[in-house]
Amino acid sequence: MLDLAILGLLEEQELHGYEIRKQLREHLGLLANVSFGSLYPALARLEAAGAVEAIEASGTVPAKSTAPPTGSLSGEWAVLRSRGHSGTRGRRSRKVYRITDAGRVTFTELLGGAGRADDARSFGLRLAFARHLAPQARLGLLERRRAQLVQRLGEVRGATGGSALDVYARSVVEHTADAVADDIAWLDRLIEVERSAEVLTPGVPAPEVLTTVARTEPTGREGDNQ
Amino acid sequence: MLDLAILGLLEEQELHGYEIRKQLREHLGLLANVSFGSLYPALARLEAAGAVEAIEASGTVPAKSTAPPTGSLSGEWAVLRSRGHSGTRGRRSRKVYRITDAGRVTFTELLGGAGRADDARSFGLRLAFARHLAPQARLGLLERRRAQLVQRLGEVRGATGGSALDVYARSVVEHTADAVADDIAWLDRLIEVERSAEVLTPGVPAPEVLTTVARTEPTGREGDNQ
DNA sequence: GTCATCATGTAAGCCGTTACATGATTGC
DNA sequence: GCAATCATGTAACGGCTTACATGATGAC
Repeated sequence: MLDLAILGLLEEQELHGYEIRKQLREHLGLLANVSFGSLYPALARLEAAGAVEAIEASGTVPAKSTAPPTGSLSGEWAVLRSRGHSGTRGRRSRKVYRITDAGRVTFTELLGGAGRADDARSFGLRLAFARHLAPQARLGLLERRRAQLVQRLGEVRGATGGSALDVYARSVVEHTADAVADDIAWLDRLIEVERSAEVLTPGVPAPEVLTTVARTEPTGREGDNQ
Repeated sequence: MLDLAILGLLEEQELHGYEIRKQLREHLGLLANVSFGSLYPALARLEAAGAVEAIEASGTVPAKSTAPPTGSLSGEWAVLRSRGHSGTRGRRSRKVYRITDAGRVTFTELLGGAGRADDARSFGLRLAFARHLAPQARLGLLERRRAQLVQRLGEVRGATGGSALDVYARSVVEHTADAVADDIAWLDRLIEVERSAEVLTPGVPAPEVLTTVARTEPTGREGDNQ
């Protein structure tokens, strides 16, 4: 779940740990406010697994370093780099990470459903990065989630009716159920948008695949796009 | 958080582990579906701490046991006990637990806010058992939660505006924010009810309450019954 | 020269899960 | 007798948090 967030960010820009946390917090807020205590070990793990690589330890390096290996910096990072009073130093021991090809594969797997987790956070994260998913995989993600919630809602509503809860317990349970219902309605809207978008743009992949294979096959996809 | 749920249930009826899980699942559903792997250790821990005591290991005991020590069983449990084909045996090695005075103290502390947790589940559980709280403590619980959510919502809304997220990420963030806003609105309703109830009943229960509160209040009564 | 912020990391612990082991009772 | 359910427990592990340790850099 953390890996997904990290890889998702690194898919867009090269970053160091501190910045990753910052961006996750301010962009995704409640969805992913992670602590350093889990972030740094996660980065180390990902590096060991070959999913990311440290490209710049811009530390002891003096002013004009020997041909900066990363010329292709996305805007934000470039700003950050030049943010100091003068562009002299790299600020110190940052370890800047870049995602690898292997990492992109991992990312796509996590996004598609490799991770077991079926909780709200996990789904939220996946959806947040859903633009990296093929249209039909995206639809599958939404539909699976919807089915889950519908099932849960059924269980909750069923149980609630029979039992004699007091005001407070009842209120909590009902409000929880309402929230789930809202989630489902939201998903319905998203699904509808996806469907109409799919109809309107059969363009990029083969149209035949979309109609037949797509629905139930999360990994049924060729060539990892990025 | 688990302790709270367990003690809350035991506050009302004497139960064994298996039943506790069952009731938590079917009454509180999403709020507290706990696994045996955490439930049994928790019971053992609570017993060691003196918060609960095992009152009946109704196992090897033959048919008519020596004056059942628990005459005051709430309906449901009594049904369960006689549910077998005949009332002959106690079904075997159940360890039936009863809450102790010390346990009630612990329970009230947990309910009031002793546990650090500020997450939704924890709050939901507390509120579910809020009838055991004094009116002003209940109000405090609601208001604290409300303040928390308001703050969070502020952070999220603030962050969202500035950044350039794609459709999916934006949708997730906005929906999350909406959900929080819904939570706040819900809390507002609850708070209002609490306030008016408090005004109308400075003493114990007043008939006037019935006109405003009654509809949603089956157990509108003071003093911890069990 | 000291304080806030940036930056990386380690260690301990919390709170829960799944999986495993065990066994009694009941229904068929 | 066999499977399903009831019932209790243990072990291993997962994922995250807090707290701690360290240190550079820039602002004033």
